[in-house]
Amino acid sequence: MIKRSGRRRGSPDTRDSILEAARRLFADKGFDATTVRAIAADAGVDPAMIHHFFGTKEELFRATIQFPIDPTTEIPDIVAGGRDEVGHRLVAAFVRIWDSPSGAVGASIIRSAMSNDWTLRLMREFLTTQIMRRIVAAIDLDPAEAPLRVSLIASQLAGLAIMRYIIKLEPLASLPSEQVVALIGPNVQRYVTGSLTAET
Amino acid sequence: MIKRSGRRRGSPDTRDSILEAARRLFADKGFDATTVRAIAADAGVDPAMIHHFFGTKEELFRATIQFPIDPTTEIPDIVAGGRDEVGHRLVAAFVRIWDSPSGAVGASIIRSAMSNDWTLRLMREFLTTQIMRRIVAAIDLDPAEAPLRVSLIASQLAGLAIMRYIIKLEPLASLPSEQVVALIGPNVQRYVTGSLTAET
DNA sequence: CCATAAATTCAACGCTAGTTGAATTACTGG
DNA sequence: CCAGTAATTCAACTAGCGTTGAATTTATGG
Repeated sequence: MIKRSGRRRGSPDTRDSILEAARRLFADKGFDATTVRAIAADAGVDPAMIHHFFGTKEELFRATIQFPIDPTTEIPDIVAGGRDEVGHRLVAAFVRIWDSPSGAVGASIIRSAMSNDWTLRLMREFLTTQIMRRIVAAIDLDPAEAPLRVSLIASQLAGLAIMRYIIKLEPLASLPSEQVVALIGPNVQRYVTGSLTAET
Repeated sequence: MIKRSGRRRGSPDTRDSILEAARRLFADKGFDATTVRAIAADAGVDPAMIHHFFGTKEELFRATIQFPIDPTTEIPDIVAGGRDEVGHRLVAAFVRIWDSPSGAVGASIIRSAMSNDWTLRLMREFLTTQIMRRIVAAIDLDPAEAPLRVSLIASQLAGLAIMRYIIKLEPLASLPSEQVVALIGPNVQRYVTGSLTAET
């Protein structure tokens, strides 16, 4: 009844239902635990449609994790305002992304990477080529120290993601985002600007 | 040829090969991605033996994660020596466990919990009933603040585990344990004794 | 030495997974 | 209006999973 935009190439909108369902399920269960049939059911579509539009399950997964964050809008916000509050802004941006629909992408990758070889490689590449490079560029760090500092930042942020968004450990999971920033920001800040040798 | 201890009940030593193989594989791939058949192959045993000795795959998993840390020896070490170095000792103990063969248990649980419902529940229970309670008891915290502080500590330690032992992000993965303690200890310390409201 | 019970092997069941190919329907450009 | 192409449906295949039960070997206690 409802007339869809009827393009010849590029596909109509069941393609989008599939992508949407896949994003939701991958974020919720990870790559391996999510079945093509479940995605099809959730999208109200025959499993064969998935292969018609996306080919293999792996290709579908890759299609769902096209990073929907525009770095040109996000990164400058983090740098702007001085180096000694970068930690706060990093955590703030991180929490903002994870609380938004785009957080599903992160959840997908983390969940999948824990028990799947190629998604782990994908995550490591993603971390080192995308995130690491951007953080280093954003806050200009001593190149000699940068990898270690970024490792440490990543450890705190990954732990935050897991405890708050995946394990949902209370009270951290229900904490307002500003409080999360206030509590964890300073520690991230220490990894950004703190000494790497002598600590108190 | 070699004579094994021949008890009637309790089983001889293929049982141990199975446990060993299971521990290794579960730690490496997680619960779902590890197949009973792979464990059997790795142990050089028929798959049916696994059910003979352990029943279901789930029961085998539970058998592999019987926590081999004696809390009575580990916990006191953490408390002893004053409250303002608890962070260091917590990280030190954490890294010591993860660098030891017992680290496989943690890896098993984390890997499995990311894409499996009941192992996630198992991990959450483990965190709240075992770890949390012990930490609270060890460092005596204000009961009102304890859950939040432990959440924050858990977030940093979980992130450390994932980046260092699972993702193996460099240079964090190859850092000597003393350096890890020196770098991350102070931040954990902040979660133990730092203010929860106003931060610099 | 023999009966008994555990250890081990083997083959198979039932199920679900990803994937495929052919048949059918719907739609659009000419 | 009519091809032709994309979208959709349907049924099936293959492979691997956890699990089972019966058959067979091994070894020990009496």
